[in-house]
Amino acid sequence: MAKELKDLTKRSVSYSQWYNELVVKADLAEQSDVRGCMVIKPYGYAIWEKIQRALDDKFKETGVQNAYFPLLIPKSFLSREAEHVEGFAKECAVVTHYRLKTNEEKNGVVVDPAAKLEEELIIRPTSETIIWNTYKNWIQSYRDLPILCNQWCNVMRWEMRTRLFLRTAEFLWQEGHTAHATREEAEDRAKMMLKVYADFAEKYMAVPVVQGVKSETERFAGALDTYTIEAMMQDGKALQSGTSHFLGQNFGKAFNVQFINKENQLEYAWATSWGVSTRLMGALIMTHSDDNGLVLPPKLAPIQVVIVPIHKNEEQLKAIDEKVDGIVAQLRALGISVKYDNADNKRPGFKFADYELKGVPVRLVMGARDLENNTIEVMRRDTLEKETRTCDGIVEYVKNLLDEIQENIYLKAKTYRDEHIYECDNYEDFKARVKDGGFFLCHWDGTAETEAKIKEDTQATIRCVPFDVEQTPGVDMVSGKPAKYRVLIARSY
RNA sequence: CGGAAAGUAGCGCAGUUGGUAGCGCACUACGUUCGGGACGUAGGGGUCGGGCGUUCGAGUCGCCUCUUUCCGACCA
Repeated sequence: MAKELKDLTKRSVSYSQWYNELVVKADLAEQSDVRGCMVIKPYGYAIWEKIQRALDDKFKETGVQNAYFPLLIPKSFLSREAEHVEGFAKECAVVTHYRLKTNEEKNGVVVDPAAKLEEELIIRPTSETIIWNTYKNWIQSYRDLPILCNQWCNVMRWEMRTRLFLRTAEFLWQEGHTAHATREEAEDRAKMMLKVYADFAEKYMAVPVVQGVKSETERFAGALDTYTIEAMMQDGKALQSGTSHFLGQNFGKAFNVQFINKENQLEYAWATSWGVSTRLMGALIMTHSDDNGLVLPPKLAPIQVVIVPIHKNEEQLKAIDEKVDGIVAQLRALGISVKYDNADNKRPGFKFADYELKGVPVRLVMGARDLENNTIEVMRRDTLEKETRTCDGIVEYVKNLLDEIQENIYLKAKTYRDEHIYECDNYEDFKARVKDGGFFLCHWDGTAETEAKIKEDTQATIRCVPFDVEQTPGVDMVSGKPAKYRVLIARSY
């Protein structure tokens, strides 16, 4: 393994190849033998668990409860909502039989034709349909509302092209599905959850995001409004990192979910759905990593501090162990996750490189020299700076350093992003520059025609109508027609 | 689904006109090492992606098929 890792410094091929290599070498995940699927390895999963826990806490603060709905959805459910089926039909895996039998040669198995299902089942690409089919039984009165459910699960979308974490056929995610008595309440919920996502991205993942609303063509299939957070990767491309949908009464009508409102009238329930997936892992990796490997934000790093001893013999190691054990205990008492790697089968240099590759935020090194001087070497992963400090007060220093790293990588990513957001009013200028990446704020006349033309000419798409931009009317750079506001345009993953 | 490339040891690869399947890393044992990816010696590990064909003989030639990667279209 040793020398291969330096290949990471070669970005000659493409950013996505570099990314792919990094994911594999940092031991996060690998391509499965099963088409388009991914194996998430223990280290990668540990990060995902941190993401899950933090998000789950946020959801619960807003009154959301976890539940679980079936993996298999009767095919007919999908066709109840016209736009929804349009959006997902092309990428569904279908279960047609429920039994295998041994083949005639007795050396393998074949599908038993006698076990054909009356109605085929699809493997969920998303669960709106089966959940709303269930909600129908739960909702009779406005007193039953709101229903605020979330599920953590896997879904499957038979994508043409896959990429580790960013787009795999099977992926892990959470999907929240809420039912409300009024339009306002549902709209508020959709916006509230977007805020939760944005907050999580910035405070935990240290990934700055642009919040906004999708154009009609980019909207979720079956939604009236799709809110999104868009992050910028280091190659200037956009990554849609989370979405929250206001679904109106579309699913209420499709699944006949009616309730008696306060005025004693029958009304269809209002819906939202919102989700983030293991794609967040991709965002995390592509936002912060450098040529030495991952850079993890301390709040999501499975190991926040690693301690490496340097010794020449057993005796020295024993003495270092004793000293380090005290530091480990103090760090743990502060809630910091520490790994003391005194394994004798790897040399220190190997460990240094390996933990850098895995993005451990802080590394402490103690050798015989340090032991004598009551010092310890501190290295921070974000800047790779090393310093030797006295052991006195080292625990508090490290705790503060973790906070500083969290802040610093966020600011670094934000600075990078802000430097690559451009206002642009000239289409020729836009076409020349957009292929090099970056977010472009441009006036848009609101028509699908100009949107399509931009996509055809440049492969860039309207990512969203951003919320936090001061909007002034202007002229659409493509059509020359009046435009009410600017939209965010970029090439995306 | 279009265009390109590739599938040989855990990983990265070589394998000439068809003739005993190899190298580096990793792995195992022992020894020397240990402040930025150590070294020596000795080992173990293969249905050459799968199928069919041509041939005395196929990793190598032909056809089919599966999978992966990259570039497009589609999407979280």
